[in-house]
Order: sequence, then structure tokens, then C-alpha cells
Amino acid sequence: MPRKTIADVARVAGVSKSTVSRVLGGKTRYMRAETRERVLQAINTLGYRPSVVARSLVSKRTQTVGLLISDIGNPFYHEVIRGVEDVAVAHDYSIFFCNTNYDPARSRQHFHSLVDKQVDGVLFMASGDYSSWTLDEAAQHALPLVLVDWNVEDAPPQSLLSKITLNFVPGIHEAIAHLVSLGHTRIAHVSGPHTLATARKRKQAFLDAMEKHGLDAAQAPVIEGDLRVAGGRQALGAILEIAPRPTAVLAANDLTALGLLWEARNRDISVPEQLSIVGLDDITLASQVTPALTTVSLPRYDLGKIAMQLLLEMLQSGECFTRRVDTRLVIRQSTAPSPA
Amino acid sequence: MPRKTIADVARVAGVSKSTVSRVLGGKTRYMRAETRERVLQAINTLGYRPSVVARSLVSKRTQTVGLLISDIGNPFYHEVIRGVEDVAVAHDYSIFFCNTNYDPARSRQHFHSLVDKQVDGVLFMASGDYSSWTLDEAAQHALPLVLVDWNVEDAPPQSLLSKITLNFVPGIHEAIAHLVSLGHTRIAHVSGPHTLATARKRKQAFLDAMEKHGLDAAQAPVIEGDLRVAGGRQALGAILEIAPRPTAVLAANDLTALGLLWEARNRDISVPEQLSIVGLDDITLASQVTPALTTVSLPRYDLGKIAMQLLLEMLQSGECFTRRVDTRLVIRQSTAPSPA
DNA sequence: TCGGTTTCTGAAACCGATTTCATTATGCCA
DNA sequence: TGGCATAATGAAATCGGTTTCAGAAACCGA
Repeated sequence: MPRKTIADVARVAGVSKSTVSRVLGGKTRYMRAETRERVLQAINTLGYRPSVVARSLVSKRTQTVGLLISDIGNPFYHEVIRGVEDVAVAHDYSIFFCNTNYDPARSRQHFHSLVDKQVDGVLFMASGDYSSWTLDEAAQHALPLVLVDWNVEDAPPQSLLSKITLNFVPGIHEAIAHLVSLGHTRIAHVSGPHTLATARKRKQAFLDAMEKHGLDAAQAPVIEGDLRVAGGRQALGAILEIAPRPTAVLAANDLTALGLLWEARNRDISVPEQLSIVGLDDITLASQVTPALTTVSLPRYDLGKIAMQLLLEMLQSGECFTRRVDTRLVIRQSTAPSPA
Repeated sequence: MPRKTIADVARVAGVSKSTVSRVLGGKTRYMRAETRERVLQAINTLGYRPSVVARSLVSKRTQTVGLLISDIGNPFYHEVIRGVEDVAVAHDYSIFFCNTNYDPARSRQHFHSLVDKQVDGVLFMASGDYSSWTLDEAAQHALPLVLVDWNVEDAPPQSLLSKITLNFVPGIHEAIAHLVSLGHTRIAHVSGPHTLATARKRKQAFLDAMEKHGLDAAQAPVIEGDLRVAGGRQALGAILEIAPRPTAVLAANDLTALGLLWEARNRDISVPEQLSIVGLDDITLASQVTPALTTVSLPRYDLGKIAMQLLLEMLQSGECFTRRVDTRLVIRQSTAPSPA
């Protein structure tokens, strides 16, 4: 039993395909109500559903977008994805999910597949695996792109691209202010890999905030982590060896902070009494662990929503946009007055 | 600059569309090598890529599958998704990602969208939001389905559906055996919502294992949780009020176990000295927390791989399959000899 | 040289929708 | 009652591919 087509509906309703197509598209301005009813009837009795594929062929729109992320295992993305998805569902768009696995080659393969499948646009959130080919090829195919947390200056001229930048400054400044107000002066930072632009941005915000609060940024210990729990655990060891020992740590993300927290527990260093820990992201887990994590909150759900909304606006208007998403501090139980 | 078409290639190569189509499809059996070369040349110089949309219209294949899950925030899914995606990428399939959010209405909307977009098959992993309409509609559209962890007996006759069942029995039996060997006799279970079939299955496996080890299953405390951290935290309170107090708990999943763990920490009950905790799933976090979680491991990455492979096999052969995925115990630090 | 295979290629139909353009009804006014 | 907008519908082209079918070219044995 093959799929019902518009021709079947037309036959049953006793009208032409054009007429059926019109009621499908809502172009019912010049149409007898009775005719429309007959068509609707036929559609119902047949259980007809129009073929998106056929429609896409002529309309050149697929009601589909691509979502490229680096790592589904990273909790940072979960809320983002939810945000993207909620907006997509509300506008009847579908999402091609692409996990690049931090692999540029795979990233590229995915991108080509998206082009071939004629997605209407792409959300590029795999900030690590960026190469300029992406922008060139997107421009070449006139494919609208939304870039999250990329610093792009060399975009091809006629490219359709919108950017969302993450502003870590306010949240990190608040965090340092909070620690300083608790009497901390020896504050360390566990950063992400220096190869990542986003890690460098966070670190710089940390150094600036230290400077601003009259602390010697040049002397502030910075340990390079990997944005994961394991890196946090290792970093704790390094921190304990610094003399004089820091009384507070700002981690580049929550996973790192959790690594610090759990390793501290392992070594019988009590948090927050002996060591205050501040995370960054505010992943779901942050509020669920004990002690709950004080952290710089990045509104990830909103980020996802904004990204998808931006894409939809681009699709409608053909214009490009830039947005900024701010951070702020959420105080919980992992920070306390300095023991010093 | 509109997209290049097969006609452009044909013109440049000085051949007909049919010929170009043949080299595209590899049907080059009766073709002069020189002709094929000319076509390849033209494809290259034009940077031509065939339109998947147009191709799908005639082939009725979209090289696309739908993936329905209930909650992207649930770490259970991450590895599963990775498994699915790895197989999909390897076979040049794309994935429509659908988060049902535990909402049957949304689940249905997603399903319809997938049908409209003519996916080649669907992986249904949103076990909670099951209703029989799914099977009926899938059968009606001859849409191949893979069901994970569903008990389905009333499938429509000609439906193309494969099933993967999760076998919790061996892992849970091992867990109870492990606890018993540590001297525990008062063992509680924090289950998932009894409305979920999968929660009932786990609970039953727990009761059977108790029975098998000579413990009184009828007396074993079972507390209903919600498969999340919050539920675990609450359940701990309930457990502490039971007299005589249980010395060990088997949680229905790792999130619940983590909730137990963190709430225990909150109330100064030391794990595992005073209370042994066993999780289920072996999410990534389980091995990263302190103390690391003893847990019944469900091979989630493999599960994802198997599911996608099964779908591909169905697509090829038109046959249906059933698979079973087993569990086993992973012993870490959250279990210790009974204090009693 | 001829008829019959075997290679090789192109014209045209088709997939299932949309859209343009033309045509037929209908209503209204002189 | 004729003429002319305006309303309502259908025929056919189109989107970008694949596939069928038929015809041309080359080859081969008699």
C-alpha cells in the first residue's frame, strides 16, 4: 500500500491537484468554502499527509536545521540542546544532530552531509573544531550559520552568519568580588586547555578581575586543566603544593570544579572550610552535589533558544545578527570565609 | 548563484543527464571509460553535489533516521546516542534528534514530523511515553521501528519492528550476591516510578534476587523514587526511618544512587562504612565521584550501536529481530562489609 | 554482405508536490 | 441583455534527480 499522494486526494475530492495544493498551503482566498470542505474531507478519509520531500524539492526549504556540537557527554550541551529543540519544535523544524567528537574530519563530513541534505541553516557549537573552510563553504552554498562563542573576523564578505558571544566578564568579576569579600586573597584558577579560545577568554577574565580587586594577577596561580573531572582532580594535587597554599579556586567549568571537590574529599580537605571552590556553567549537577557548588552561571537553555531563534530570524529576514549572553554568580555552599 | 544541477554537469561534459546519473550511481558497467572520465571531470570543475532531496523523491530513501529519547538531561542517554551516532556516521545516515521531554503529545508530534519527512526508520527509546498508536501508525506507514526496553505483545501483524530488551537480572543478582557476601541482610531498594514498566522490571529482579539468596523479599523495604537525584535524596530520609535500619541500598539507577550518596553526606552518614550503596547504569559520573559508585553496568554505548545496526539490517533485509543486552556488576568504593 | 548480439547513450516518463497562466463561472451595472 | 470585472478552478511546467525503453554503434560469425 503505497503512500497517498496529492493526486489521490484530488481524485477523491473531485478537484484538481492545484486546488488541493491550495488548501494545503492555506491559499484559500479565492475558493468556495464548499470546495475546501470537500478537499479537507478527502484528506481526512484518506489519512493523507503531504510529502515534505516533494515539497522541499520545489520550495527549496526543508524545515530542517543542523546542530553541530563537539561532545554529547559534556553536560554543558544538554540544556543548550533542550533550548534549541524547544524553539525548533515550536516552529515545526527538525534537527539533524551531529556530534563531532572533537574531530575536525568528522566535523567536516557532517557539514557536507548537511549541505547535501539541504538544511535551511546550521548551528555551529563545536567551537573547538573550527577551520575556515567551514565559513567558506557555507558562504559558497549561501547557507545561514549561527556561531556560538567563536571569534571570527575573517568571514567571507557575502556570508550569512550570526554570532553569539559569551560574556564571562560579569560573572567572573562577581565571583572574585565574592571571594574577596569573604577574605580570600590567594585565589587560584584552573583553566581549560590554552589551545581553546574560550579557555583563554575565561582565564583573561579571571586575571582582569583579580587586578581590578587589587590582587596581584601576575602572581596568581593558573593551572591548566582539561575541562573534565579528571583534570580537576589532578589540579587539586598541584594546588596543594603551592606555598602559600591558595584558599580559593575558580575553575574554568563545573566539571573541573567537581573534580576539585571530589579529590578534596578524597584527601580529607574539607570544602568550603579549608578551600572555597567556584565553578562555571551551572550545570544541573552543580546544585545537586553536596556541598552544592557556588558557580558562575551561564544561561545555557537561553543560549540554545537564542541561537535557534536567531537562525529563524535570519531565515526570514536574510539579515545577520550578533548577540551577547551574560553570566552571573550563583552563590551556594562551596564557598566560605577564608581560614587565613 | 543557484545550486548546480545534474543538467549543468551534463552540458559541461557534453553528455545526457542519464549518463551523469549513471556515473553518480556507479552503474558504469556498460560505459566507455573515457565518457565516465569526462563526467567526473565536469563534476569536479563545477563542484557539483547531487541533491539528496531530489534523489529521495524518486528513491523513497532519505538516508535519515529518527531518534526519540525522553530526556537529553538524563546521562543514561549520552552514551547511547554516541553509539547510535557512530554507526550512523559510518553508514552515511543522518539523525533527526527528538527529545520528547516525557510528554506523549510532544512524542506524537515528533513522530508525525518524522513520518512526514520520510525517515527510513525510527529508534524509539522514549520508553515512558509509549502508546499503542505508535505501533499502529508505524505499521500503517510501513515504517521500520526499533524499540528499546519495551514489552510489546500486541504489535500489529505486518509491522516491521525489532526489539532490544534489557536484561537486568544477572547484574542485579550479582549485586545482591555481592552485598550478601559482605554480610548485609537488610537491603532496601529505591525503585523508579511504578508506572514505568522498566522500573517494575528492575524491582522484580531485585525481589527475585533477594529470594534467591534466602532473604525475605516480602519484608524488603521498597521506596518509590523518580530516577533522579532529588528522588534519591528524599528516599534516604525514608530509609533512615526504617527500623531496623537497612545497611545497604540498591538504587534503580545511578542518579538515584548519587542522590542517596549526597544526602547521606549531608546527614553525616558515611558511605560505605555505615551504608552501602549500589547504583544501576554505570553512567560516566559513577566512577568519578567520591566514593566511586559500585553499580550494575548497562553497556549503553553498545546498546546504541546495536540499535542502529539492527535498524540498518532491517532496512536491508526487511526482516525483524530481537536482541537482549545483559548487565553485570562493577564493584567500586560505595559498598563495604555490613556494620552489623 | 548481412543479420544478430553486445555495448553504449539519450529521450522521455516519473517521483509528489507548487506555481504560473489560462479558462470558465458568476455578479454587477448600464 | 450584453459587457466586463472578479471569483474560482484546472492544465501544464517545474523542481533535480532516476529509470525505462528504444535506438545507434560496434562487433562477430556465417
